[in-house]
Amino acid sequence: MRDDILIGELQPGDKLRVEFLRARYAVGTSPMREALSRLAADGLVVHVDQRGFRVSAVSRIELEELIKTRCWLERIALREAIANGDPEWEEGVVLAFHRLTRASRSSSETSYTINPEWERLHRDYHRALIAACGSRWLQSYCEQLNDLTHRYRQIAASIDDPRRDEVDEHRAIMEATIARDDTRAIALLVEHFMRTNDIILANMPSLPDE
Amino acid sequence: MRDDILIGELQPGDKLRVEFLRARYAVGTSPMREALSRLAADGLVVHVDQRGFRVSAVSRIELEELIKTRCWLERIALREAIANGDPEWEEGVVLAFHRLTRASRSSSETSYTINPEWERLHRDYHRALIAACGSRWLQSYCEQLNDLTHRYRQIAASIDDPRRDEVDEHRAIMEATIARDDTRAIALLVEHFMRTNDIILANMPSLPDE
DNA sequence: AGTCAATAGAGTTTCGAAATTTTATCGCAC
DNA sequence: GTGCGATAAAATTTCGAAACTCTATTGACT
Repeated sequence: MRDDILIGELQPGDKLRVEFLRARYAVGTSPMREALSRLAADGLVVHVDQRGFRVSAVSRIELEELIKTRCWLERIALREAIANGDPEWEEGVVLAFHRLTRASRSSSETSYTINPEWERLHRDYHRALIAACGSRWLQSYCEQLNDLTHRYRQIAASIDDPRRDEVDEHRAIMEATIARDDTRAIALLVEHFMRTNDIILANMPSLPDE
Repeated sequence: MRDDILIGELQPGDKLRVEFLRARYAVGTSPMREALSRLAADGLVVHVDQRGFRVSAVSRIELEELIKTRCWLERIALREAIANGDPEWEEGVVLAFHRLTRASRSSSETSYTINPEWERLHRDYHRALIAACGSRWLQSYCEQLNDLTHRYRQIAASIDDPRRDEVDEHRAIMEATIARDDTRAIALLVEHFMRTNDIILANMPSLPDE
């Protein structure tokens, strides 16, 4: 269900009628309600008291706020990971990058189609980068922000083909990271986020301001 | 109920039997479950599948991780707030500080007793400081970390009297903040957190390592 | 005596219906 | 014709019981 919102099957602003979802996912009211509560905690849905759940709205303002926050937090996380990471962490980064290169961005050769496997590996890669940051909370925050921006990426991708060669970007980040060059790694990572932001905005001219 | 955990009425590690709580707060199973889910999302309780809810454990390692993360995030938040804050924000900070000085730390004159009013105002003060940071997420993260450390403060206070003159510390932070001296304000704020950390550790020698 | 399996008990989770609240429609007055 | 109020329908939330899972105790077997 989380995936259905991330993918965009359930669109921003949609009312989430419990009975409808109950049938769709074949569960009772209580588990459905709990799932919705969790998604609300993650910010993917909003819950107005006595007025049900809705998929969170999207806006240009919010996207920029998200990216900004993500840059702030990931900077710290990457810096700390580079400072404290042990060989095991290093191996995790290299491994996650390798796996990412083995998957193709698109499920289809001809047109762009979201490849869930790639998305999962991409997520794992970014998680591996900051795995040694020394703070579970910071990790979870970065992951949450990643999920929220992920939704924007998916929506933008469904409008226009966002294919770009991200492999080099990810390789450069990885190389600077395991070389313990924190200044360079952070600069590359932030640049990576900013470019993502620009591409999303370019592909979504219709995105409401707020 | 959140307060009961923060105050320490429900102690770390306690099993939270749904039926027991159902009676205590006079609600059904569904609302109770939802409340527990929310607290689990906030990190105050943990939920092991098919094994119910427990109040989150406390440890020295976790406290240090919390404080460390809090310093990282509040640094950014305060810096951004100082950079972007408008007069309205400034007034909010001054007002929150003033109200804090009007409340007494302890409910009792003779011995230290937690004063819920002071705790609330203290929370409001720290919230006001970073209200203009420009990121709702960063604000919510700071608030969450504050709640989690708040529990440690309460536990420590119940063991030993932690009375110290925090007014001056808060005043110094406020003055540097509204003077837009971000370097000084941040240094004072971080020092404030570190001192809190030291006092908690000093008052809780029995705190398990992990 | 120790270990393992089976059973009884406690506790968590789920289900579907009842109750409360919100929303939309219809009628009436101005 | 428009605005307001009441009624009816729809949706959310809550409740208590049933179903399922885990845990502790007891008994048998090695």
